Amino acid sequence: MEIRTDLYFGDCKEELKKIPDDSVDLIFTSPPYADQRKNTYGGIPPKEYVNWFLPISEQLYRILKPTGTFVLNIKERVVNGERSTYVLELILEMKKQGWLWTEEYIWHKKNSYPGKWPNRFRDAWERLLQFNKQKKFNMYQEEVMVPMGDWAKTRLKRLSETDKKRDESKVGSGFGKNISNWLEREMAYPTNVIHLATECNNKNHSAAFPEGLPEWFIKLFTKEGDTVLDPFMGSGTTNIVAKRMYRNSIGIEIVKEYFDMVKTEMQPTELILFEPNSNYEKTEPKRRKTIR
Amino acid sequence: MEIRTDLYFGDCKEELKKIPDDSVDLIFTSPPYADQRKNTYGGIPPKEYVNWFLPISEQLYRILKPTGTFVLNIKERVVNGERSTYVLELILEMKKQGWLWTEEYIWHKKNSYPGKWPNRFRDAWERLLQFNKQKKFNMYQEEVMVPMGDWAKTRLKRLSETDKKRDESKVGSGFGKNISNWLEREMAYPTNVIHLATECNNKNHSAAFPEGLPEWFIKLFTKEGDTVLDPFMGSGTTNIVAKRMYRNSIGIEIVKEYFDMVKTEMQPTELILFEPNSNYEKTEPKRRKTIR
DNA sequence: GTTCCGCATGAATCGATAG
DNA sequence: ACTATCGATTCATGCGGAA
Repeated sequence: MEIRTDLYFGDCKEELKKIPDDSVDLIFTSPPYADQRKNTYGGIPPKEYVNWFLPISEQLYRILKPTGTFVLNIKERVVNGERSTYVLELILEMKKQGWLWTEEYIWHKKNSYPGKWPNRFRDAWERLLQFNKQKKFNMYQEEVMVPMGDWAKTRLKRLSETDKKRDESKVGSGFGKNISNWLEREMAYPTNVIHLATECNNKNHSAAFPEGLPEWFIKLFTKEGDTVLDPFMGSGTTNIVAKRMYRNSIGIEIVKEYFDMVKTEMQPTELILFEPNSNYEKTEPKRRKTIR
Repeated sequence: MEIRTDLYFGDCKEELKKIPDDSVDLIFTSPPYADQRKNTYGGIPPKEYVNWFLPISEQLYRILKPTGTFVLNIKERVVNGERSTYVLELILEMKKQGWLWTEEYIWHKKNSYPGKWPNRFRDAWERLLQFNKQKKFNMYQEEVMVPMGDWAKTRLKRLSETDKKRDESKVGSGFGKNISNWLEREMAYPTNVIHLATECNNKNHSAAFPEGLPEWFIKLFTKEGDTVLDPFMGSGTTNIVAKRMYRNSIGIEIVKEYFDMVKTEMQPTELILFEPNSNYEKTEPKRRKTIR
């Protein structure tokens, strides 16, 4: 199975139009927050945020498969000592576009950004809003199961019971098989609170989220060979993880520096670039360029 | 200093009118969630929830001191496979009443309700919405400082260093004093994510939240002698904790059974009851009844 | 007095069945 | 078609009784 990574350079509002209807299984993205990262994205003022985002979410709705899921990582910033309301308004407006607001996951950032203010504590969580087109969508819950709370204690207890009943289990592979049976029982489904530390990125570009975040949702909402889209690619975390997990992926990035960085980082398999400034712009209508 | 606990029996929408302007330092409450607790409360349909709550929040605004804080514990329920939006709408409407939406704390419930569904995981968090009347309000951050994350490790490391430098510290009280010094240095400010397990109700009445929850916010937003209000008293957790922490408190409860239960549980100091069905209704305009 | 084990119990949600 | 009720699912916690 050949895995493709398609990278588009440009404004996602326009680039998304090139992607066919009902073709993506998971959209996972973290758009530039209002007034943040001005140097790279131009910072959308909180007041204009909803109107800026709605044309994009409209395209995303068109592109997503009916069984697909859209996960939006976002958090409202503080303006004048108050939390902005653009995220609340965005949810209400997206529902008018037809989106179902299925769930809100919490990403608990264990090592949150340091700082001290007289009127608030450090912000240690972000929203992960799950939107769908239908009530029925693909979800592979077994893929993200976690050890139970008192896992070690219970497991040891049960194992000792097993030993009492079955002496033959201690012989070779029988024992191992037994353990795996118990292990299965000692796993539980997770909750809608996700614990992950923000990665201290060792490289020169900082990612908005750790790899574990897209990884969790890619496991949960797609299977191998499916297609993942990140319309605000940034440093490409979503696409890098998707590729590693044998998912096709599409990334769109408006900042040339980021786009080139990801282009360089993505290695073999099939990397497909859509660059408007390519030399072949006039001769090839789709400006396709394949790198192996 | 005499600490008072005032208990009102009746609908808080009406009872709140008896409380004077700018007289409360902290409002901490957890109203009945939409369509929840039908057996005890009426169970407000999601569609009507905002309109049901707004007259109450209007009264709360009047009653709260300008330097005070309103903490609202709430979570939207799932309707038809989708999260309801009444909490989002409520925030937007309360802002029109003049409330500032200062912050949203997350209560992470470690032991969430079990269950398995094809489209979602267990819900393990609730909102704690902080509202204020002014940008400047009372906040006592030092009161809720917590041991640092790797507290044990760091403490041991530092102590051993100390031991190397000071042998005399091992003598009697000097050692203890030393430890307390280190302990102070190992404290850090918390974040806006609060970890607490829901109490399994040990008694015959179940509380909606554990005592640790109001305790944390009472520490953070009030000092001794201040006044705390819970307009949906329920089993009286907020008031019981307030009293224990030497805060005056007001509780309002519409369910007679709960009201009587709290009345019985609250022991000495000054407990003041406002019961419309009292025998003294006609002779005493304020129907005041004091129990010592 | 401990520690350990068994058990009931939740601010839940879905799907099926019944009126 | 729309609402109301009920059973099934599931797991951290604290209680009580036992060793």
